[in-house]
Amino acid sequence: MITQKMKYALKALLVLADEAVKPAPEALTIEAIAKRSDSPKRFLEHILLELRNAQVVTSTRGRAGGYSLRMAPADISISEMLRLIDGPIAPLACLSRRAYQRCDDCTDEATCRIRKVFAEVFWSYLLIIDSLTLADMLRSGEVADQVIGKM
Amino acid sequence: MITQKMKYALKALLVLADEAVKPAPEALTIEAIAKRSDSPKRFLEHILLELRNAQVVTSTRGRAGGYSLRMAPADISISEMLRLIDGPIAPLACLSRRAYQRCDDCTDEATCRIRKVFAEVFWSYLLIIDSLTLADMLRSGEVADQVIGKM
DNA sequence: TAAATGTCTATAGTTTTTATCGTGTATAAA
DNA sequence: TTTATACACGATAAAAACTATAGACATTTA
Repeated sequence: MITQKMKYALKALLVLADEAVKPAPEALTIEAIAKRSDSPKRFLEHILLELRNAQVVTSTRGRAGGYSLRMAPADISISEMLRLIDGPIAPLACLSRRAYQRCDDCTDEATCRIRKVFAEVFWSYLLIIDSLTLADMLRSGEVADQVIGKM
Repeated sequence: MITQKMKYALKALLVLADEAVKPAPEALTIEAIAKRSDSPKRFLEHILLELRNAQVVTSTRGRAGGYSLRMAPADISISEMLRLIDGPIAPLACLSRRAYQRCDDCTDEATCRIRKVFAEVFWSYLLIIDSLTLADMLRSGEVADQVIGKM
């Protein structure tokens, strides 16, 4: 399950992306983003700060300040946002490349049957999620419609 | 990330499965399973109880009592175990069939862009994980080896 | 300089995770 | 029938993660 924080982050990014495609895009204040995304303002503040530190959005201070996208939606990877906000996406720490951690009790990683089976799953999962960007969320998503229909 | 509890559950199931294929399988006590799987005994107790209530394992009380697999490894689905121990595996509650919950702030599920993109990912993910069973973990896992090699 | 706005650190309530403990119940052997 | 062994089940609790909120400060522009 993705966290509420991640939902707020994605909603905020969608608000910023929607603004970015307008003829005369303006920087949006935290307050405005909070309102449009229906997120708690003071919480969103922290989220936007993280996105800013990750170079995903830019901010300008003072009067008429606010936030706007820094990267093109097609360059904002969903999996990167997940890693940034929710932490590692690997099912096991010992399968994460960036947040690798050996299991305390692990005697032999190479033969661990739990690791093996989840490596298999994770590999396929990464292939999919690593290919998704904010741009895919902006499109109306015909594929997703079909998927939901099947479920 | 799967929880520590789920790791213990899988380890315990592997211990029970390894016992089940022996020429003269015996019921294993919680203590024995805890030792072989390197899990905290009193915690494992609750996990085994859940597995028992889910008809995955059987238990016999009293002297010479203990636990053993009730289902064949090929019939023990990894994703079902995940659902049992860790809860819903859908990335969003509104995408879970068994633990469906509408988002508090959701105005229109059909057009929610977050839901759509994760539905797409989840659909593919389910396809993979739903096909895996404990039997796949028992096999040495040549496919997984290749996967890990690529990572 | 005043008003608007972002920055940053601290704090705190709630929930989830990860256990542990005590006691009760069932079984089989002595 | 007693006793040893083992599972059953509910209560409790420490630690971590999640979800915020608050206050003080810095920056910009009118």
